Amino acid sequence: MATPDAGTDRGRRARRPSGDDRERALLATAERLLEERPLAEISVDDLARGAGISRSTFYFYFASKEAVVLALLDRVVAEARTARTAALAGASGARDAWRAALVTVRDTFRDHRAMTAAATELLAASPEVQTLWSAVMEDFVAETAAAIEAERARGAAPPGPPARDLAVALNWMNERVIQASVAGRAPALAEDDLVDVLLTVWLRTIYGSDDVPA
Amino acid sequence: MATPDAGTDRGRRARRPSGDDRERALLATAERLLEERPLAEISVDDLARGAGISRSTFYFYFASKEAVVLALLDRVVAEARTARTAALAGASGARDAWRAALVTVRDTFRDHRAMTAAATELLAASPEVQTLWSAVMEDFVAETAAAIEAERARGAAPPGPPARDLAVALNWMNERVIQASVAGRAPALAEDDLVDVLLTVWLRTIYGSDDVPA
DNA sequence: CGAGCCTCTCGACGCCGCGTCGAGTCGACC
DNA sequence: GGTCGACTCGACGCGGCGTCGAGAGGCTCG
Repeated sequence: MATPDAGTDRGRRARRPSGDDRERALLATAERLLEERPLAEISVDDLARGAGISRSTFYFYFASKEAVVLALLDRVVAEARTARTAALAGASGARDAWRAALVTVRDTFRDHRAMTAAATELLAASPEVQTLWSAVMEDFVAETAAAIEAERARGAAPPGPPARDLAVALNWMNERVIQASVAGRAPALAEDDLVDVLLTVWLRTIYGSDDVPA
Repeated sequence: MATPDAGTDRGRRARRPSGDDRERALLATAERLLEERPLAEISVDDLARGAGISRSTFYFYFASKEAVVLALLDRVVAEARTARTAALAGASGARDAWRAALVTVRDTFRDHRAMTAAATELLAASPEVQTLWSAVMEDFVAETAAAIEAERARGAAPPGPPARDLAVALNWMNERVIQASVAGRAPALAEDDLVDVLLTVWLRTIYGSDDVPA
C-alpha cells in the first residue's frame, strides 16, 4: 500500500544497507522538522541536508516531500490499528472497551501531532492521503457500528438512527476534537479531560445514559 | 479585521469604481477556480487572468493568493454568523432552536464547500485563518454552553461534565462531520440525514433522551 | 578475476511561481 | 494646467522543484 519509495521495487539484487539508512534519515528529518513548522515551509533541500545527502539524491528515495509524509503516515496508521486492536483485546467489559478505544486515539494524535497536522494540511490536495485516511476511519466506523448493534441486540442500547450513522458522527468527533486539543487550537479541551468528555458523549449517544446498562 | 486589501487604507481621495470591480472580479475568480481544484494548484497568474488584469496588478489588490482566500472566508464567516442569529431568533422552542442551528451550519458548508475546503487546507499554515476560524467556533461554543447551562438550571438537562466541554465536543463534531459529508469524503453521512443524526447526538448528549423534556 | 549490472550519488540545467520595483497612464480636484 | 493619488504593467531576481546524464563503487555470475 502506498509505495512512495522509488527504491522499494527491488529487482533480483538486494538494496544496500546504506540505502535503508538514508531513507530512515529522511523520514526522521521530516518528522523532526514538522515539529517546528508546517510542511509548506519545509523544502526538499531542508530534508536532504538533514539526512546528509544532496537534493538530487533525495529524489532517488522519494518522489516528493509529500511522498515522505505519506510514508510517515503509513507507519502511524499501522501503529494506530495495532494499538487499537491490542487495547480492545485487553479491555474488560463494554465501558472499558469504549474508553480504551478513546485512549488509543488520543495517544496516537498526541504522539504524532506533527504528522497528523501535516496529513490534515495535505488532505485537500492529496488523493493518496485522502484514501489512506478514509480507510482508517471507515474501519473504525464499521467496528463501532457493529458494537452499537450488538448492544442494541442485547437490549442495552435504545433504537434510533442507523448505528452506522451514529458511528460516523462519533468517530469524526473524536478525530476533530482530539486534533484541535493536542494542537492547542481553540476552542480545545484539556488533555486530561479529553477522554472523559468524549466518553460521556459516546455513552449518552449510544445508551442514553452515563453508564453501560447491565 | 483581516485587512488583506492594500487598497482599503484610502487617504483623502476615494478609490475608483473600477478598483472595486477588479477586486470583486478577483474574489469571484478565486471562488470559481476553487470549485475545480485545490488552492495549491491555483497560481496568482490564474487569478489575475481570470479577473482580466496582469499578475503584477494583482498585488495592488491582495498581498498573496492566501489573502484572497482570507477575504473570502471573512465574508462566509460574517454570513454564517448572521444566518445563525436569524435562525435562532425565528425558532420556536428549544428543540427547534437546536435543529435550526444545525441547519444553518450545514447550509454554510454546503453553499461554500470550495471556501471551507480551502480554509481547512490553509489552517495549518496560516495564523490568520486559525484566528478567524477559532473565533467563530469560540462564539458558537460559548453560546451552546450557555444554552446547556440554562437547560440544566431549569432541570431539563442532567448534570455531567462542564457544559462548555460538551459544547466544544459537539460543535467540533458538527464542523468535521458536515465538512466531510458535503465534500463526499468517506465515511460520510447522506446530506438528507445529516441534520437528523447530528440532532440525535446533541439531544442525547445534552438531555440523555431524544426529546427536550417539557 | 574480470565483465557487467545495479545501487547510489551528485552537479548542472530548465522551468515555474512568487513578490518587488520603477516607470508610466489616467482621472479628480485645486 | 499642475499636482496628487489610484491604478497598470513589464521586467527583474529569487527560490523551489523535478530531470538528466555522468560517474563511483559494490555484488554476482561466468
